[in-house]
Amino acid sequence: MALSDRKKKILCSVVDGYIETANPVSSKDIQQRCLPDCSSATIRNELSALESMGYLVQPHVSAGRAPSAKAFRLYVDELMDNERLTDKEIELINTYFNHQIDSVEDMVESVAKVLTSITNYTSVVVKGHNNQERVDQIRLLKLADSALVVIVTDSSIYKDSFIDLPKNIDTKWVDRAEKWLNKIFSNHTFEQIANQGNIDNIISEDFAIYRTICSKVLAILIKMNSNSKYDVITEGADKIFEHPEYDDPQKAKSFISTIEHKEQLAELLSNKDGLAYSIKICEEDEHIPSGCSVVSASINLKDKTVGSAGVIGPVRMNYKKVLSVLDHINKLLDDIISNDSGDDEQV
Amino acid sequence: MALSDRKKKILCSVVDGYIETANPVSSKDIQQRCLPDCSSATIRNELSALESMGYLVQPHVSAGRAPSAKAFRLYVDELMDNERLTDKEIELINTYFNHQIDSVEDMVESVAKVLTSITNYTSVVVKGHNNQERVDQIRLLKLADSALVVIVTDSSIYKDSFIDLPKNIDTKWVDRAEKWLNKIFSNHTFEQIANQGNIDNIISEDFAIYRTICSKVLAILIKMNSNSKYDVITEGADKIFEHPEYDDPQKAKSFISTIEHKEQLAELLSNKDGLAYSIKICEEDEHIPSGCSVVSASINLKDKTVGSAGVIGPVRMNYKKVLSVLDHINKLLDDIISNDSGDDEQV
DNA sequence: AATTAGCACTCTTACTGCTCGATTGCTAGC
DNA sequence: GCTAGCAATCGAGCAGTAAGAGTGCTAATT
Repeated sequence: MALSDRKKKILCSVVDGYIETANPVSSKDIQQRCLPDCSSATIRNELSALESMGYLVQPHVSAGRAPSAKAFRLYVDELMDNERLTDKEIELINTYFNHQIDSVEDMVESVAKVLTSITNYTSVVVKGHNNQERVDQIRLLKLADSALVVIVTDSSIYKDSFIDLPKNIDTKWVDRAEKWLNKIFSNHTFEQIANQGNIDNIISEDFAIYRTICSKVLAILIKMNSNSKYDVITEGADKIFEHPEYDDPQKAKSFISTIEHKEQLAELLSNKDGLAYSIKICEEDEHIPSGCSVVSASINLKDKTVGSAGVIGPVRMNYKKVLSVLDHINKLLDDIISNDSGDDEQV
Repeated sequence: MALSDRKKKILCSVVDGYIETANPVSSKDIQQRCLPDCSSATIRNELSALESMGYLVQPHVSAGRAPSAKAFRLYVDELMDNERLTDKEIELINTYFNHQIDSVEDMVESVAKVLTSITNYTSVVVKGHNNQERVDQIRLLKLADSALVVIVTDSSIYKDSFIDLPKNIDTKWVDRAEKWLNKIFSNHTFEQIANQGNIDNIISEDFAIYRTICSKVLAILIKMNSNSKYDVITEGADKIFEHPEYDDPQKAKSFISTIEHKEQLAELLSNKDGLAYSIKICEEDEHIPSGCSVVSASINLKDKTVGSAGVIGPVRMNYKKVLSVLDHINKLLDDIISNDSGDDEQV
């Protein structure tokens, strides 16, 4: 059943008011806020209707109305208007990107910091691992009896894996092994490599001496395809205490636990339908995070998605503001990348 | 003024009782706990004396006594006896180290997890960076127009820095540069290199073509000498809510803020006088973390200090238990390292 | 001189009852 | 369909009370 324009206006006003004050909104508040030509009694009738439709809840009989999760959902999908950032805010955001950004880590950290400082919510940034990432080259750096494996992809560089080498091997051998690795793995996506599965499907009998090293690298690549755990960072966990819904230690604990579980957090930030933005509103009784909302956007560098960034906080979140900030950051990153292209290829 | 044996016994009992129950301890409690042959009135007299000496505080007139920071200090330094871990606890600790540990990161993570799970406090692990670390070799891995700089030291491997290379340089040039870098920097400690300061002191005019690359690497090494920020991990931040002193949202916020500031946290864990263990007890009114205690131990692999690990929590902390756990973990790491020496040289 | 029993005193906590203010739902009339 | 007016409901805050915990002090005892 579609809502009348007046109902929409009232509902929107309840949500805005509730976001602003954290208190249930009364019929009188709404009258003053957006409907001075209606009496409070009329508004009360509308509120009562909205409540029975499931959009509003009343903590007790002599309190105003608070929006339900359903109302927030409608609000973010249809009712909410845009908010422009103030000049001051834009300036503050810019200062965070003024310094030389010389790695993805740097960028990720700046995004996390600016998000939390402007929005006043805990920020979360998930680095990368779109499984469509394509291996560009694989390099081996020999060190004593082991080698550092460096995997260069079309959007990133991974350099956290070591493998053992056979004893008393010389540099030439390593160079040849490197060649083979590139022959086998270059120009394939992580997903393709992982799905290929067994090493026997990949390397023929002839090259048996490189078989061991290839299978070790394959194991690393397969792990990369599934792993995202170590690429989640959060910033501003303490911001949660600024919001009265987390005055209750139980709630606060549950929130802090949620952001400690990085894998689940990455899951929450993920955006499977490929939209630019994702807004998740979780009701109290759902399984993972009790009464949180998560607003996130994918982060793009040169038209490639390298991760996502967002905030996690109370359902009573200032969605407008958060979306504006995410939008601005994405535009800013675009500018930074296109302005000094070339020598930051490692990003 | 030295305390009589009975005063010590009473003080110890107050601390133990307070650690156990989180409530002020009464004269009657102490009588039952450790002095059944004294009357509660006698104990009251002693308590009164201990209070005027600054060891005890009384929240209000009809409450028992709680230990002051001074009392905790004396307790950990002199009064406390040892606690043996239960078989169950030892078994639980062992399970955390059962799997293959194939990097320092892995080890650090396991230590953090086991610490928080056994002690029920938030754990903190700081990786490395003892400034006496000695550069073993420096490697350059050429990638397009930049190179990954890998620094191998006597206790670790660093591989998170990139430098730009001059355009259209070939591999030979990079190899020669690498040789020069090793000639200049190998066998020096981070501290020595950082103190040498200017590049002019290090490289003579003759090798001016490698001057730029050397000074870039020098900048990285200097940064390493000062930087410890990214090597701090925490686990179990939510544990703080298990302790009643953090029921107050203000306190909880302050705690969460403290563990968000990784640099300061590293500072707190640091152990400058070179002792195996360090116990810091911070009074409410001190500057950094309000009302926290930090218990930490240095982590040694093959007689080299590679970092420190500990817990942070309320001043009313179970110091005995924490120390036992730290001790056990250190012994366990010793065993692990000496059992499979050799092929984990990258650790 | 140290210890103890006894008692008065103080302070916290929990509960109760009360009032005031906010807000609603309902009804009757416009 | 809208509105004015009114009774009803509930929470927040405050004062008062009673119970309980634990102390400090004093005088008597060892």
